[in-house]
Amino acid sequence: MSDAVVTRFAPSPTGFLHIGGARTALFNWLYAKRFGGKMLLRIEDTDRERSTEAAIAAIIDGLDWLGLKWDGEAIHQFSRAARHAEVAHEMLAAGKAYKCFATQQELEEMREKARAEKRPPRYDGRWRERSDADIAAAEASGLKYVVRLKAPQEGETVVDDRVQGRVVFPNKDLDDTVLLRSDGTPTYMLAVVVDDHDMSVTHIVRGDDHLTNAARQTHIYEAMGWRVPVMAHIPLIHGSDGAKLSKRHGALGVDAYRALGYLPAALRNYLVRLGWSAGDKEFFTTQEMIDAFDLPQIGRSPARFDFAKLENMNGHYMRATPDAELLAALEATLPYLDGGDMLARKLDDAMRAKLLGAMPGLKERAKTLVELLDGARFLFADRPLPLEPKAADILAQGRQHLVALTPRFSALADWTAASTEAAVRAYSEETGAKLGQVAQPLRAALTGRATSPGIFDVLEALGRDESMARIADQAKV
RNA sequence: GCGCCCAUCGUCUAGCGGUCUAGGACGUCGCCCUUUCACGGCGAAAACAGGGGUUCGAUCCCCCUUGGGCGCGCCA
Repeated sequence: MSDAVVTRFAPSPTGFLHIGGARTALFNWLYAKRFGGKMLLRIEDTDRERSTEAAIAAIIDGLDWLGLKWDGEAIHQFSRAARHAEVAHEMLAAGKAYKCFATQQELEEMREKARAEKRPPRYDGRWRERSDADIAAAEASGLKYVVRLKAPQEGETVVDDRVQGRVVFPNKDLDDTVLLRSDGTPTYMLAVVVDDHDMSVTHIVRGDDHLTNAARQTHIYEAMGWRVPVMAHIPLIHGSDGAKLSKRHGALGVDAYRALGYLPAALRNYLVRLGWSAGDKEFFTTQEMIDAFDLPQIGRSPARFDFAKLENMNGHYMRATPDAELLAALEATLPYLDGGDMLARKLDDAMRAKLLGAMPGLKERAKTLVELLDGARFLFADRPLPLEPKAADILAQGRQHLVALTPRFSALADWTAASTEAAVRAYSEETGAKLGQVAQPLRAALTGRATSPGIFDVLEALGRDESMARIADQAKV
């Protein structure tokens, strides 16, 4: 048995892969990479009512998009139900667990009573020490039972957590966890422990909403005589208002972040810096992340999700991405972008060449792929161009420059940013018009907008024929 | 209600008893660059929640208060 690090990401497929889950996956992945170990994927689908195939697909798609590849085959927890039950029966036989015939109604009453007496709602252990005869009688009368863990009632349970520190829970506050439901299926609490053990998981990194569970699970480990894995409960991500991330904070699933035009590398970088740090360093390549990542640098306080910072970071990544690569990323993301189909339809090699040529000017002005697509719109828009109100105003003021420029452009031997710039500068010097007074009407005519990349780059990217035609469209009115 | 966790600029954070007139990043506000918008450069405002200890000395250690969060299912 080696000491190789084994982590796991264990989402329940009751919805998409949300941003907190993505970060948990990232941390597990980084930790495994850092120590040359493996990250396993386990789909916790023991809740048959709420688990869906669509959710499983969404989670896998999300991990895939984020570039977080797990090792080996994904384990579907439900398929291991027989093994879970086997372990429960082992505990039953060893006297570490017992059959409980309390009905739902009894449990409800217990909770009601506790609430009325301002005590913690807890199972009272009424079947914990019953005689064999009692139990046999109950079973014979056809009553359904669950299997409960006979948890220690005195003393305390310590979770030695790598993030939270040494956390102590009084055992009197932890009741006898249900291991097997009355239909014989395993509960999450049992399944997790059995699976983590069977999968040789060495490090459990998960949200700190599981911290109390860690204590209950410790009891199961102890009952089975199994070694407890290293625990690391990371703080949850909160919304901008400090409350738990939810629908009203906007985008949720990682697929939504893709549709918003974020690059996976940027999202990873943003996520790793939420609750984890390495000095003042903000930007990490994947390799740098792996090399620097470890549990002690994870903070204990919850972090708020800040779109502004994500956006800024994404802008950095876009600018740092080589043009061809960024074009490929845009193309791959088109199916998910609003209005992306419009470009997708026109994307032939000629259009790719135009986009590539304009990319340096485009990517500097875009913080997301959505903005990149929007900024590139003028390249594939059909003539006559629709005009923004501001562009229309500009044209109303400076249409005569378009007319005057036309013969000069026609006379150009070659059509480049440099040649068109020379022509425009010569014109502006000769007529005394400020460069801006000439450039803005040109921009309006060529792009339909008041803002765009540098106008001479636009001229070159559009090419002579398209440029002249667009100028003519606006010059004649 | 009970248990547990957390607490540095608006946000993410550095800090691990003296180096702190508390550093970086995002955001905000100025200025510069400039054909627009960006990018970039320069600069500014902006924080140790409060109260007690411990110590020669606390942002850093302890306690309390306050404020947040999480958990308390035959859900995961």
